[in-house]
Amino acid sequence: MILHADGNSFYASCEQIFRPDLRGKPVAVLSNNDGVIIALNKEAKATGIRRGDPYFKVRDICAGKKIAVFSSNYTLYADIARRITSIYMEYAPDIEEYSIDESFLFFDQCSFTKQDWYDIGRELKQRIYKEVGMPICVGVAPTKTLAKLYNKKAKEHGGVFVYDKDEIDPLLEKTDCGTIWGVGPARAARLRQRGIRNALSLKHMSLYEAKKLMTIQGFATVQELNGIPCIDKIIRTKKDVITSSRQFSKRIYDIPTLECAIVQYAELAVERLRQQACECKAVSIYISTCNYYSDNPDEQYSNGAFATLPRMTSYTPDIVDAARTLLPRVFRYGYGYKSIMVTLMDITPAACQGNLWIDPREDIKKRDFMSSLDAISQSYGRGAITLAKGFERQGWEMRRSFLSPCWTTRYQDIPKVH
DNA sequence: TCTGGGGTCCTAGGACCC
DNA sequence: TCTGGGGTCCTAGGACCC
Repeated sequence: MILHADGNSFYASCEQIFRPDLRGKPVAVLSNNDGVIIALNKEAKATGIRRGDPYFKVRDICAGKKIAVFSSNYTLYADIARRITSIYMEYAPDIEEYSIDESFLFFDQCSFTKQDWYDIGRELKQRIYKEVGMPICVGVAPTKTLAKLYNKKAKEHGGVFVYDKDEIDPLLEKTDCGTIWGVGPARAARLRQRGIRNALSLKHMSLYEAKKLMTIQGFATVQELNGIPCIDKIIRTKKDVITSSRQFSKRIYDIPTLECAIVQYAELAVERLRQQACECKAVSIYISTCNYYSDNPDEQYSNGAFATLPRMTSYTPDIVDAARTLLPRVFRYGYGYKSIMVTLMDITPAACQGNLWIDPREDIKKRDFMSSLDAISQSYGRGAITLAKGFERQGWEMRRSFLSPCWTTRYQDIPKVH
């Protein structure tokens, strides 16, 4: 059996943890630039506001209904997610962190009764609420697709819901196809054309037809609805691409401002590349005037460009320069740009040697520098570290066999030890 | 009427997820 | 005036090769 645990209105609940006075009151969280609503708790949903609503359109309603509105704080949410995961790990030997607020827990033994699963689920729910302050729901079923479905239905069952083979078909019959994991709006529409509306008919669909209609993924979904595990645990050690993008609140008409943004978001992307101890071989940028309504199509323009780097690297200046150099190739005057995107591609784990060089003009005390080394080894894994007065560059120079190269030319970039 | 066949690699685009 | 920011997987089709 697989246990699926999911934080309720995760972002909104995170904010409530630090504002106990908001318990039971409506809470909403906004995207970057306070553009749209990305999370709502149950009380906020009841006011009629929906996820994805532009904030400027519903600002008055929010004020009128006394909804507490927050700008998003992803660092906080990630920290809370970490604490929750550490509790999950006490329960299951094997965990898949599917997203920031969702995990699959895989259990070894299968001798548990239905009641045992309810006990485990309820205990888990209580502990997470008591120790972290996050309300969660739990679904238990033989496959990931069914576990997610049971989780969704758990809200009407006190927060914990366990599979029962005698109850599954009536449950599926009451479930719309589109709510099944892996069936989005497009596939739901195609299924409807074939007269398949509820999840029970989807379960009984022929595998041949499922594959023809919804690719191999649809095949897997149908198998999973029949209780046959088909979607493996995903073990991810690195991302395939790293994207850093933003929609601006104002239109940008000139190259320098756009270039500033490209540099900034390229730096963010490289930061994440290093965090996963990887290097990349290519970078691309994309700029767009994309607007959502009432715009003259003649004013729309978007373009992207791609560059292969001379070598595998995680060296910020090289990657940032490459991204910046692409800009003149895609920029056209006369357009007001609304969004940019920087993507790092061809990512592979780094296993080469790196040098860290400190500019001598910064006059760093050797003792301070040594204490930073501890932090570096914690971040980048073990390796032999040598510290010496640099010969070639006349500064402090550190050589070590990095698991990943840590390139920097500024002392303040080095993580500090407290 | 007639057009070789079999393979790989790469890319764009669609669909999905949170 | 103001509409998010990440990701993944699959497939078709073109380029290229022998």
